[in-house]
Amino acid sequence: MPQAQVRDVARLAGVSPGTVSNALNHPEKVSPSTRERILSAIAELGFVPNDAARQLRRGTNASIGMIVLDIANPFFTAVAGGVEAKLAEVGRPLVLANSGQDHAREIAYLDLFAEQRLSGVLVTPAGQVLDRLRRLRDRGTAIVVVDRKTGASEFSSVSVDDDLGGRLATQHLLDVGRRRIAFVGGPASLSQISHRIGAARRTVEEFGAGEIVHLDGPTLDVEAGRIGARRLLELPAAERPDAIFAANDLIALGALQALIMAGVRVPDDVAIVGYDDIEFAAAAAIPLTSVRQPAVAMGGAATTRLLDVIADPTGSTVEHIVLEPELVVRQSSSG
Amino acid sequence: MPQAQVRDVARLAGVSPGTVSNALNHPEKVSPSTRERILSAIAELGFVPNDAARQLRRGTNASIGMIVLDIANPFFTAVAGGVEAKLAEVGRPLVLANSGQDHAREIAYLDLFAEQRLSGVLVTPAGQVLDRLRRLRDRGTAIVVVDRKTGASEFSSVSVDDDLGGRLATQHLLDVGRRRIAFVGGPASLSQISHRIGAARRTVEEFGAGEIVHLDGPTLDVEAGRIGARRLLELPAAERPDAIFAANDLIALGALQALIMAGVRVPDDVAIVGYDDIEFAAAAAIPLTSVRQPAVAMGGAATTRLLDVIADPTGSTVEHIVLEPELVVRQSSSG
DNA sequence: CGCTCATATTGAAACGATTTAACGGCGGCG
DNA sequence: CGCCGCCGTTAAATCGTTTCAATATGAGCG
Repeated sequence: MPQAQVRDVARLAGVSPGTVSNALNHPEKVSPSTRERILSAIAELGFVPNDAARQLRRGTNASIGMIVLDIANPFFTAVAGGVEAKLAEVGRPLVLANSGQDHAREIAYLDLFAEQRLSGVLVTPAGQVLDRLRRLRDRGTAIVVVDRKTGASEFSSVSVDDDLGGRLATQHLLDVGRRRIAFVGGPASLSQISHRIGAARRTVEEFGAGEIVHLDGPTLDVEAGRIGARRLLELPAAERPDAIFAANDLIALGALQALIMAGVRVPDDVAIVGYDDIEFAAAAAIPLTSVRQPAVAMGGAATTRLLDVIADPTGSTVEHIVLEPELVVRQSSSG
Repeated sequence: MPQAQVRDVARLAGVSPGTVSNALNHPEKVSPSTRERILSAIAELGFVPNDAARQLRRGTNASIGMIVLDIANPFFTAVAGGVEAKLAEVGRPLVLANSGQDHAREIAYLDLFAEQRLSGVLVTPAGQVLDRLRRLRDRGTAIVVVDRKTGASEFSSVSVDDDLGGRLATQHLLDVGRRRIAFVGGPASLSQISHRIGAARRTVEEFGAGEIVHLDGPTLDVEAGRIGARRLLELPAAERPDAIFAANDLIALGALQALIMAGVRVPDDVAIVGYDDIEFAAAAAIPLTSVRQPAVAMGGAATTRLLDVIADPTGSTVEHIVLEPELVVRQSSSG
């Protein structure tokens, strides 16, 4: 079956290819009657414009790309939901990619996006990608960093105040009488993690009592939480923490599961505070205290910012939007 | 900043554009020394090939598209994970789109994929899209339906036996002495739903006792579960079901939450069985009995099938792969 | 009735890569 | 020593759409 193209549509409608293109892209330049005729020719032939040809000629791609750290984490799907909703308003498609915290895959997707000449990219970097981001930007792709402030701060970003979040969680644990707090989750090379830990350490210091132990790990999923909890259980009772501050809710849920299985009472023996407040935190075996991040709002704000950058490419306006997290206290820490 | 193109690379390396292209796409046709020279020219200029031009000339797009029903549902992200892993092996990029069970968005994405001439599409249809799928296939895009058998069965599919799943769940509830079973979740127009309900009805019939009540709803998320549970609580005590068979785990978790909040004892007053066995089912307030679907395996199988169809376009081989679900009994139904 | 001006349409160039047929140089073989 | 064939390279054609300058058409005005 031959694929119909503009030329065929033009012939059937008795006009030139240029007019067909105009009918589709600049309807006001075409008289209603010819437009009508062209549209029915298109329907009859089942013509579908070739996006590659259009893009090549136009020089731009309307799509927006997004690279998330972990598609299995409800927090990121919530962010993506916020992005998608905003993009739907302006009729731009979203291309979603999952780096899985793997630097190589992140690089591969960034390179793909570069080849595709996307008009904008939202990214939560997993590794060192400043050079690629610069190259992308230099080629005309708008970039907004999500859930992180880049070191060089040369790109606009939307993030949630990780220092505040770390402080809220730690202060709360101190308030309910905990003194040995294990921070579970990593890697510390992720700036979110280092900020949350840093804030936790500072809070303990200011408080004048207590300590933070970091149980690092390579990933941020449920399994990492189970592993972290087991490592914690191996410690001699005297050294065992009386609280866990988890890097995110997946880890908190995994740790919770492992602790319960081991007969540890939560929150009596070990209190737990998670991070993100995903939908499942409230429904956990022991409802999880968590630092709520405005995920959907973050996605929306990042998208708005990105569209602004696209609209005004000259704009050297770099903007860092920082949203505020909020502590939601539930049973896992209120003992 | 001017974007370097093959012509520039060619000039710098002292060869013709054709040779640059060969160096990139058919390295064996180019002598090692020139290839070396070309690669360093590419690096020096920061040349990034324009995918649109390449595609236009080649006539195909290596990317695979996937449309999921609900990106916020861990079940679908697990499926997507399986797909991504398989695609990574063959170096094809995945374009992930979320229909959100919205027919209009589903259509929009299918149209976009058609314009992009993707080589393959994995789709879990939300609405009536047979005509679009046919058009896509006729234009040379391979199609595999995921988590569903299409009515016309003209497309290959990978699904999980919903009849068996419905039977397993219902039989289990009957076995633990329940007789009034509420099926919560909809819409019934989704074939998964109708199969699971149908099997439930048949199981009750064969058993010779009990009944199924369907509490329909437009979506399959946590909120729908809460709403379903509330509707159930409004029934006079005599009519109130003693078990819930939820269309998926999100609904089960929402219902569980609402029931607990209302002081209903689970499983004593109302037993609950979910569907999917997502990662969070086991970590719920009352660990959830659920019909486990092999999500990752389904994604992998669908991808393998899709790649086969792409490799053999003439192949009129339509194949329907049906995987088996498995009941995982936990506390929410073992009373 | 002729001229101007706006509007609708046309034809051809252009986007940037890949491909293909043709070509030149070189070594091997007779 | 000359011809053949092979290898690496080149020049030009090509993919399918959009754009742009040029043209045709028709209306309005003096």
